[in-house]
Amino acid sequence: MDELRLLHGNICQALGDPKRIQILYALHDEPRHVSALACALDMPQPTVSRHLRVLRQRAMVKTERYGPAVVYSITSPKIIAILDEMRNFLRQTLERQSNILS
Amino acid sequence: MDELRLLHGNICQALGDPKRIQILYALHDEPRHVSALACALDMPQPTVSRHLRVLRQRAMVKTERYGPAVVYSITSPKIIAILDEMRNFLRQTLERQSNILS
DNA sequence: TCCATGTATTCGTCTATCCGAATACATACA
DNA sequence: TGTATGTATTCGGATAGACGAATACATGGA
Repeated sequence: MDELRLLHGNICQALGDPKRIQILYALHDEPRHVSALACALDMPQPTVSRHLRVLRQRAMVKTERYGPAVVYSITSPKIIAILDEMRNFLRQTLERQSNILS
Repeated sequence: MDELRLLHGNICQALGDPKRIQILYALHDEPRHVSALACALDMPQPTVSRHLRVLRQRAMVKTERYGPAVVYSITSPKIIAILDEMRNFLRQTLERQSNILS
């Protein structure tokens, strides 16, 4: 199996969790530190931290430390553009058939 | 949790398996029936069939029957465009840092 | 109807992922 | 150095996903 394909799949897999998508959109809206994210998205702090680690390992988000707080932000808006295109693809699909996944 | 976001994650998750990415690219190259896919990609036929089911449930591939054989094809080239953009994103990332995921 | 071809599903098992709870770690400041 | 604040990790259990092997199902023709 080609390594590039493995990484390719890894990127997609990281996007496979709805919470991580939610986090990416929230960070695109504006960079935040972990607790602020946890509060805004109504998730426990460790959960947010774990998801952020996954995104960071794939270089989708980057960090900057301000004292004890760590501010996360989107590495590149391109990932959001890709997510938006997926959403459009999904919408088109739903228009054609409303029984997707059911 | 928003249902659209769940579906959004579901689409991404379906792309999260390298073999499914491989299958999508192969079908984009040209439509094939299951056995031809299995042979070309060197996977057992049940494995290919299972992955195709996942892609079909998400409307990424469609089928047409010719006798006992079932020919699968890409529903829309858009999904390939999205995969290509991901690949580009991945390449850019690898240029910046070569230790991704390590 | 029986058989050949091709496809889909089931079963059992293994692995990966996710979560809550608890806790360890890091930083800044008194 | 001790404490407060904020972040990351570990642990155990539950759940989902993927695989090989075997088998069931579907179609068309003899």
